[in-house]
Amino acid sequence: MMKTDSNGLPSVQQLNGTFEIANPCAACDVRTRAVCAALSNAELTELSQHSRHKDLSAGDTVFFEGDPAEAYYVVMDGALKLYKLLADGRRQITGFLFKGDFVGLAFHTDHIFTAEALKSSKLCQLPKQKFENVADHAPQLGHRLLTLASAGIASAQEQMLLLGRKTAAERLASFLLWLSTVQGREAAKPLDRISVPMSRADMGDYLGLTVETVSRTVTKFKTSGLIRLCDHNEIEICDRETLSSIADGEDLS
Amino acid sequence: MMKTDSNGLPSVQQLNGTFEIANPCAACDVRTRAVCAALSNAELTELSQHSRHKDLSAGDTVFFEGDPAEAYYVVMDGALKLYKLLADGRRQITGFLFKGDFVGLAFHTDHIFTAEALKSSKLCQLPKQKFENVADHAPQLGHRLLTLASAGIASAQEQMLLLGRKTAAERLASFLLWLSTVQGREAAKPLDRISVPMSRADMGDYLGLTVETVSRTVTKFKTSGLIRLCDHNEIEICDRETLSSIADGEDLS
DNA sequence: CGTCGCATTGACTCTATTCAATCCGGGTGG
DNA sequence: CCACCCGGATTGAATAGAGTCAATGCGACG
Repeated sequence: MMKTDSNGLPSVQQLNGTFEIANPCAACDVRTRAVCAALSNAELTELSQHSRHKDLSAGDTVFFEGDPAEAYYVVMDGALKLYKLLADGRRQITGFLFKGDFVGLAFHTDHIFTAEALKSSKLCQLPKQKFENVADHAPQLGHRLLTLASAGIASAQEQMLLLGRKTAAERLASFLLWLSTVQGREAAKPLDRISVPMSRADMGDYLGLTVETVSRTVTKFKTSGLIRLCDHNEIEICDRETLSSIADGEDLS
Repeated sequence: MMKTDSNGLPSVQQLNGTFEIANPCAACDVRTRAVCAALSNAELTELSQHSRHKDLSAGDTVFFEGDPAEAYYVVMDGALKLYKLLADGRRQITGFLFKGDFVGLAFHTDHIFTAEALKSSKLCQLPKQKFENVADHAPQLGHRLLTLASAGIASAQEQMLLLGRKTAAERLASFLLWLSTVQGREAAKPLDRISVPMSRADMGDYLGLTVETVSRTVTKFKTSGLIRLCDHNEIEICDRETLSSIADGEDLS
């Protein structure tokens, strides 16, 4: 019954001592960090039979605010923005999602935000009902979802502090450091050179500022030597210390 | 083994056909609406053996941001505010809790906000470990917690929209309507006369405004006939329609 | 009756917004 | 290859909405 990979690489199908033939999840890039990490191979197989991968281009919408919620998603690659709109078009981005992130907390029947790709991305779509069936029989998963939700609330509260009480400079500094942390997840340490897949307008709508204010503040940071703008929408953090004290509202200069 | 009430009232200990001697939860005022609603009587008995009631006066602190988290709480009566501080004292209130609300999402080891009583209140304190033990064996409870967390994220996103994109008038209108909804929970319909247990400063720190701006905006609403200030920190909503359209950013007058 | 804390009101300031004019880089088509 | 275009980014000047500072009002309480 042994099956060897034709290319000689250790077969991902041999994980866990059992053969998981035709289980696409076993080879999944974000398997260990996504919600799925909480699932046994059997549950994963069960779920994977209903999962579908979706490829998105920059600007593609996954679902709109108000749409009936029909699925959960795991971001396999790329980046998304989540946002809410007011009647007159004012927009608030409530979060950015990256590789490994989960979309599915915070809605029951209808979506309460729009989800849109910032760049070409790949999602794993899990039908609502199927996922909930699995979740109901996998306490591990329930536990993990609760942990994720808990972290979500914590970061939402941090964002409230930012939006309600921080200055433009403090907001931008907080944002850059957050991006650095997020992008350093895989390396398990903050990155000094971060890629910024969102536009200035997106940053503004996330930070409760206008494009112009974001741009001006970026320029100020650049002039002060705190950051450096590189090609391809990358920013290098040059003075993390000062940036941190600004972000925490300790530095009034 | 029969035990009759000395005062002759129908004994709450006789609920559910079994004798729940010394189960204070059975008589609990918020039993049906709090997290506890998800627990069976047996689980409730188990948990209640470790629960402790705490009486608070206005201004009393339940725990501080940064303190190690040692317990979960259910608000049995009264009202709390949750807030975060910046180094220089700027404050953001991230939520108000009322009768039936649960404190315990959004922290794992340390508290990420301070919890303080707005007026004299009564809490039910559930030791962290005990509660989690029960939760681990009661999928119903896990499910309920997830629902609560989900609702928490949803309202946090709504608050981000408010803080990031709404004007002072829109914020206040949203707040008043929210208070109306919350206080109408028991009656299952929004109340027109609401009690406002928090100070103008608290409202400001919740809405990302200063005391003065809150006060001015309240006056403006009063002058426009949208609300009426009554005695004892009560406010009457006179024109819910207009207030709603302002809250949703539809009305620019 | 006086005091204390909170709320209100007024006058002025300032931060971020608005409106408007470039600037810049990448892609397209001649 | 280069001129042109287009969307996003930057910069400037003027404005407005909320903040700050300060005085006064008001009600509860001792």
